[in-house]
Amino acid sequence: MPEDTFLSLQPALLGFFINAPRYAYDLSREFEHDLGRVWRLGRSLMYAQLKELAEQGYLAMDVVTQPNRPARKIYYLTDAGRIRFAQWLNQPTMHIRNIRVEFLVRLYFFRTLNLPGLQELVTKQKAVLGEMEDALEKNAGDIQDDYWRLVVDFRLGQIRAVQQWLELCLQTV
Amino acid sequence: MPEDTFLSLQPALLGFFINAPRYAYDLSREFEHDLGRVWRLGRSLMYAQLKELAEQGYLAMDVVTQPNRPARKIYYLTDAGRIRFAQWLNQPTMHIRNIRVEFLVRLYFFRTLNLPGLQELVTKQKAVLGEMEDALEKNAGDIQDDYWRLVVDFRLGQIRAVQQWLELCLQTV
DNA sequence: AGAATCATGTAAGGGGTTACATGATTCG
DNA sequence: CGAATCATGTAACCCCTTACATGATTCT
Repeated sequence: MPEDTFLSLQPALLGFFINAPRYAYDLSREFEHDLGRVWRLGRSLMYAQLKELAEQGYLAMDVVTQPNRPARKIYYLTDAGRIRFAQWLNQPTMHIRNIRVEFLVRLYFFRTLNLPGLQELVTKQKAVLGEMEDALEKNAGDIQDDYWRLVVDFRLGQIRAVQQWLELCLQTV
Repeated sequence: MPEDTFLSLQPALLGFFINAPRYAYDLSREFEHDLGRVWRLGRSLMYAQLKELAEQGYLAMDVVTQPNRPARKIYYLTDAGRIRFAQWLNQPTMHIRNIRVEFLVRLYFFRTLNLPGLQELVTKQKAVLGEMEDALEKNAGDIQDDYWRLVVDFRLGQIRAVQQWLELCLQTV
């Protein structure tokens, strides 16, 4: 998807290290099980991502050698990583098309890590969606073109569906 | 957007050649004006895509030299191209996340080229969406996990919003 | 005996974006 | 006189996917 913005999901991986150090292979299995249907991330890429997060200083690494196996590279969170994750987690996503995966992943962490702040995040996210709506409706005002109006209506429909879902989300949690 | 399927938009470009031959620069300007807010496609990529479509036999090319300018490469539709476009146009999109751009682009062509068959396409698209719904609701039955239920509800919300929009679409046209 | 699991990755490829190159002409 | 337009692209880069490599162990 080729467009003006991209998914910001790399910091999300840090969440898996909150409770304990992990190595990539192990994490990849759990990841696939828990989030595989929401966020697809192949094993190869997992290795690469953890390496990158380490280069950025959010993870640090211990190497544990074992007989007859490749050495395990066990990653753990640094302080910077802990901060980065918290920051990522509590940020609303700015683009509708990313909400599906980004918000659902955030929700996953709020639940599995039993973290506070979901309500605030939902509030922020609703505000962002509200702004999107306003922006669309504003330039929907000067639409004489039927086609562009349909485009706008499509987007409004998607946004409003998300807003309703966010309500449901609050009730469930 | 890295996932299990990809956008099928290349054949859509053929639609711009239905009424007249074009060259890439010219097309790129019109494209940006008409569809720029729905489908982003840089000029460089336009050149590459037309070249590819020509290699695939859907477009053919004449070179028109002009003084003091690079030669114009004017592309026109082949019979194969005409068929390919019609086939693409009347196909529903199979993945929710692609509907926004694919369906809206199809709609654009139905309108600007004044083509018949939109109603049939909408019917097919609704059927596809109905199947998605069923599939989700089926394995929503054996959900005890709250999280997975929210994921399913999110998707159902998006699907239903599209279904409603499709109705609106029929009324407008 | 053959397949899957454990554990690491590398390499190649796909498909798109951004930046850069060229060179005349016309606009402000 | 400098910037934008016309018209073509190429090249580098980014990010992700798929395929492949290794080599012991355990499951069927």
